[in-house]
This record gives sequence, C-alpha cells and structure tokens, in this order.
Amino acid sequence: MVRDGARPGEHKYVAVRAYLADLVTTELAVGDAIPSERSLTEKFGVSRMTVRQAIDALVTEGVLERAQGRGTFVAPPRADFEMRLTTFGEEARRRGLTPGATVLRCEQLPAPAVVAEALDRETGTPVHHVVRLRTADGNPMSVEESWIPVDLAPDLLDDGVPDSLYAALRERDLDPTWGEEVITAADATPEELEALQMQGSRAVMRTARRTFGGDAAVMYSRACYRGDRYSVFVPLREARPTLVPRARPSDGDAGRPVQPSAPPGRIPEGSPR
Amino acid sequence: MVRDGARPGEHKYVAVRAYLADLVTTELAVGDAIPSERSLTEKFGVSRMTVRQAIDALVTEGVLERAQGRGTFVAPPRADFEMRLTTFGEEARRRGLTPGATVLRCEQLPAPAVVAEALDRETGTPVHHVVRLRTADGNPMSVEESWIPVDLAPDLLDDGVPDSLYAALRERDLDPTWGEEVITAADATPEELEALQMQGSRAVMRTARRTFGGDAAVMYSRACYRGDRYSVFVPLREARPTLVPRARPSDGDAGRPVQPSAPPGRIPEGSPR
DNA sequence: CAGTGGTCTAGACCACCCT
DNA sequence: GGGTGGTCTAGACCACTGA
Repeated sequence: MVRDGARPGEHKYVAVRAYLADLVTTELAVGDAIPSERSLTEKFGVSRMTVRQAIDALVTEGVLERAQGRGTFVAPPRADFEMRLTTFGEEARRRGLTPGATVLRCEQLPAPAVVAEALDRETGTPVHHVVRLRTADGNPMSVEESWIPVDLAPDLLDDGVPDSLYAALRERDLDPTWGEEVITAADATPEELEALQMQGSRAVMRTARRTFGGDAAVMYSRACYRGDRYSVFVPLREARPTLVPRARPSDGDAGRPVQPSAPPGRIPEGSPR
Repeated sequence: MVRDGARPGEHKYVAVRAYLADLVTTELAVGDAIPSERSLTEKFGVSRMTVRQAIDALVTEGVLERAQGRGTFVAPPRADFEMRLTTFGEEARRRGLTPGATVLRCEQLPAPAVVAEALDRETGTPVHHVVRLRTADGNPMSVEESWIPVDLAPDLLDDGVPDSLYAALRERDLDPTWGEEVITAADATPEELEALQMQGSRAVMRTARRTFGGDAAVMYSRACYRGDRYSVFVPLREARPTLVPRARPSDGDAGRPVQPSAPPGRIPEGSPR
C-alpha cells in the first residue's frame, strides 16, 4: 500500500498521484471510478486542492476523465492515437513481428552539408554513419541510414552496431525526447529495389527524421520503406485557431528572458550523398 | 480593459484567462513576461489559486511557460508542430499557394462495404460521393475522393460541390473535431497518372482519413498525391510508457459509467470501388 | 535581498447527477 | 437529498532566480 505520503522530501501530491497511477494500472479497468476527491483527502490527510492537483495531472495526461456530479473515471487508452518517437524494432515488436537488421555500412565520416544542417553542426563535423537493412519476420522492410555526431557518443560503434541506436543513446544520457519527420513517396532506386527485394511495384515511402535529446539534435536518419508493406498512422487534432503572440517586439530581442525551446527548423530536403 | 471579472455569470478565472489571452495576442511578443500572479491577484481582486487556474489553462495549451523564480513567459508558438485536421485548401493557402478544384464526379450512392465500415454505418447506407482533382497554383496535386452519409447533411450538394467540404459540414453543426489518417506509398494507376499529369515518376502518396465530429464519423476520404510534389510533416512525441489500465474488469461491462469516447477502430484498407 | 512561481491548508458555496 | 466535481478564498511556507 502506498498509504500516507510518508516519503520525506516528496511532495504530497506526488504521493497521491502515484497511488492513483498504481490504482489505475493494477486495480481498475477502463470506465471504473476512482475514489472521490473527498475520500482521498481523508486517506492521505491532505487538503482537497492537493488531491485535485494530483488528479489534474492524470487528467491532462489523458489517463482519467472527470464527470461533474458523477465522479472521476479511468479514460479509454489513447496510446495508439499518438505518433511516437519509436524505432523500427519497437514498432515491429508492438505489431507482433520479430525485427531484424543487417548492417550494410558502418563508418565515420565528415558530415555532408545536408546532414550537418539537420544536426545543427558545421559541415565536415565527424559523424557516425550506419546503413542497415531492416527486416520483420525475416522480410525486408526498409533501408535505414543514420548519422550521429561523433562527439556526442565517441564509442557508439566500438562494439559493432548496437541493436537499437536509440537504446545506445539512452545509455549515454542522450535520451531522445522529441523529433520531427518528413514523409514522402518516391520511386525506389535500383539499389533499393534490390535490397528490399521488391517486385512489381517500385513505390517506396521515404522518411527523414531529426531526433532531439534535450536541446540538441542527436541523430539524423533517413529510411526507405517498401510501399506495399508499410503504412503510417497519424492522429489529427482539431485545427482550431491558436493564440498567436504579437509579431514584432517593441525593440530588438535583447534581454529576452526565455529562449524558444523548439527551433522551427525544417528537415532539409535533398540527397545527403 | 477587461478589468474586474465584471461579466455576471462568468467564472472569475475565465475573465483572467481572457485578459491574459488578449495580452498575449495584442501586447506581448514571444519571450515577454506576463504580470506576476500576485499582481493579477490585486488587479482582478481574486485569490492566487484563481489566477493560477487561469494561467494553468494557458500553460497546458502551450501558450505560456512558467519558470520558477523568474516569472511566466509567452511560449514560442508550436502551431506548426502539430498535425492538424486541415483540408487541402487550407494547407495550400498556408503555404502561400492558390488552391483549386475540378469536380470529376458528384453523386449519391449506397455505401460500399469499406466506406460503410469506415463511417460506422451499414453497408448500403446512402452517401454523398465526390471526386475532385485538387490543384495548387494550377498544378495538379492530388485526386481526392470523399464520402459523407446523406442523413447527416441531405442538402450538402444541392448547390453543387462546395469549395470546402469541411466548411460545409461546419455550417451544419457537424464541426470536424478530430480524425485519423493512414498514409501509404504506392504506384499510381494509369488514370491517376493522367489526371495528375505525372511524367517520369509513378510514385504517389495515398491517404485514407476518417473525420469525426463529436462522436460520429462524418466523412471518409481518400486522396492520392503526387509523390514529387507532396510531403507530410509529422511531429513526434517522446515514446514514454503510458499508464495502461488493468485489462480485465472483475465482471462484464455492465454498469460501466462512462463510454469510451474514442473507438480505436482502424481505417479499413482495400479498394472502396 | 526582494520577487517569482510551487506547494499546501481548511474551509466555503455552487452546479450537476442519480436515486 | 446526498454525493460528485467546479470554483473560490485568504492566507502560509518553500525553492529558486537575479540583482
């Protein structure tokens, strides 16, 4: 039991939140009601505002839903409705397939201009470069090409190419936190056609992705998927007008207290080779 | 001035929120600080919790950012980082292009099985069916096919095909609120090749979209974009493990207090013709 | 140091839902 | 009516930031 926010140093609402998170994962099913705010107040010996803070967090995460006059309930999972920063391996496993990889290339080289720009580095900066054929249950699915600045993870490929580059980055405290991807459709090149063992259709889906860990770009990658074996699911939010701040500050941007955290740079197009 | 939450019947935090929203759009630029919580407390004669509730809402929306010990600031706009439920016309205009449409087909017919399933209806339900060639600055970009249940909007096509189907739906209180889209790459059919005036490459990007207004599916649409002229930008969130409710309820689902609001149905694949 | 946001209390009244 | 969440008060102490 997680009774009494006994953990010293921890905030009380964190204890309540943890209790509710545990309840949801171990006791309750979708649609079940959680204990009322007032009963949680007594259970943890905290004020109602504190309980509400804990619940608010879970509501914002989409785990719970409030219903005035009725209670607070476990929300239907929206996990599958979010486009996530996942890797080929994770995605394949999630769909019940066994992922595989064949390393076609593994080297260290000076970053070409396009790669350097995507990584916010100078052209020629040393980068790891890995090209892999990805398979699912043994069937070729995509050719994947990745670039990672050497200075971020000098020993990244010392023991060969890791099964998961994302996992290898995480081990080095470069946890991928967000990313941006551009998807296009194109004809496969003869090399791709052969590597992917495509017959009949030539159509492939190309993706170019920038992966960020914290503020820095940690990886740039391009992939080429068989058009007949791969699709992307995208949830779409309402296109409601957003609050837009005033365009021109009264003076320059001197003394600006915070820095924009998400540089709006696009993924550069064009061939990196 | 929006002084004193004077509007009767309105909640106080709504007045504060409106004041701040107005500030952001008319006075402040990205990075500027908003008035401190305590000064807003005095300005509106409300308690600090009320002020915080107003600010919380804007922080959750991504309009503001808090920084402990420093203040609360206008956040950089994230508008372009969200995949939105937009239409071809809106997207084209956003990119500075002039959208156009040529109606290739406009009829009313019984829904084929695939369409009916996507719309959560019985096969054979009467649906409007529209096929249009979409252009940007006069250049063919895509062939777009849409199905809308007749009973939702019987007079939808009485005055010809509206410029924007979404706008037409909104006029009928069927505002599109969310959607889901599946993207694939494929070879163009000979008809598509001709309609899109494609030469050289045959690759197209196909999308299948279900659009929801409230709880019901209001439209199913498929589009076929020229691979060389169209790309999709997708922001990727962190793949952090989500809280998953317990799988099996202790008994059946009788007495379930809330209904799952987002049916996890996938977009059916296959040809609707 | 003064000022900011972060957390927290112990109440209160209201609107809403279900029985 | 009794229980639920929604809003609100008038304080309090803390941690952090920047001058």
